[in-house]
Amino acid sequence: MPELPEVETTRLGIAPHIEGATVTRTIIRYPTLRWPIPKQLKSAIQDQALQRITRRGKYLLFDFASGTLILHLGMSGRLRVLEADCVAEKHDHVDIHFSNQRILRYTDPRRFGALLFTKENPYQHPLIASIGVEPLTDAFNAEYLLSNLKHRKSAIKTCLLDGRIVAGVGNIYATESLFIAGIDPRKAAGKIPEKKLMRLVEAVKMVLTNAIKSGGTTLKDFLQANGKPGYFSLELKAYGNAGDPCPQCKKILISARINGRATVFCKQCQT
DNA sequence: ACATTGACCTGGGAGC
DNA sequence: TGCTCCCAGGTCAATG
Repeated sequence: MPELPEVETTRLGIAPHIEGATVTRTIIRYPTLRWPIPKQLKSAIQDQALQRITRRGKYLLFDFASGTLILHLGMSGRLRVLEADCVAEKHDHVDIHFSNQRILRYTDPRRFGALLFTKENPYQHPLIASIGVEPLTDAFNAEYLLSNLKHRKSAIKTCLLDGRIVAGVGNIYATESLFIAGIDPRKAAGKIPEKKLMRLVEAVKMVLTNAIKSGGTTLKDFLQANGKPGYFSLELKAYGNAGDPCPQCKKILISARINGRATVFCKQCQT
């Protein structure tokens, strides 16, 4: 479900309510998400102050003096801050209670998410260490893309979705960025000239920035921590609009599958 | 090193 | 109403 803007929206929504508070109790109702939730998690964070929440790609990092809780929302994960007496429902797998009478609740119907804990530097955790550059930093630029894509034969969209190259870009924002940059998502990544890669870099940064400002994208079930939907859905130009006229040239938008993922693009504007 | 596919899971919608 | 089939915002592991 959530890509970088939804994860960042979640972080911004929950952090003010729980940063600085101390964990009083942890309830784990379902022991396994994508991987088993580590047995030592409860004791590791018990009575510990949550120092801050940061984000790396689609991962959220909860810093405690004892270590770092690493959380991924998978396809259907959601985090909310609720009053301590709020009744848990189906798929509410984890509650972390805090000293300020709030709970952080993790909900995830499909259970593709992950909740892990490390005492080491989280950036050295295998899942985090292999992640590519953050798209909203200067490290993500045309030269970086050029050198990383030079010999790649796979479709540019597949490369944009590859988290080892660039972090946090998922199917919605890859589709949108390629539309805005005017690049055919099927085109071999290694054959795209630097000038177009520059446009792509700018498009990715713009799309992600605007999506964060709008509180992310709600397709069906993503909600901000405050319960509101993400309003970037209203700004989607290509994703989900196959069969409609292209907003630029009015030619009908085409749908295709690239590496098993639904893709929408304009044959006229994207070359 | 790179490319492709299956696997993990539930829920919702389309079509009959 | 209810069944079956297909699809979904992710990404790791296994295979070629």
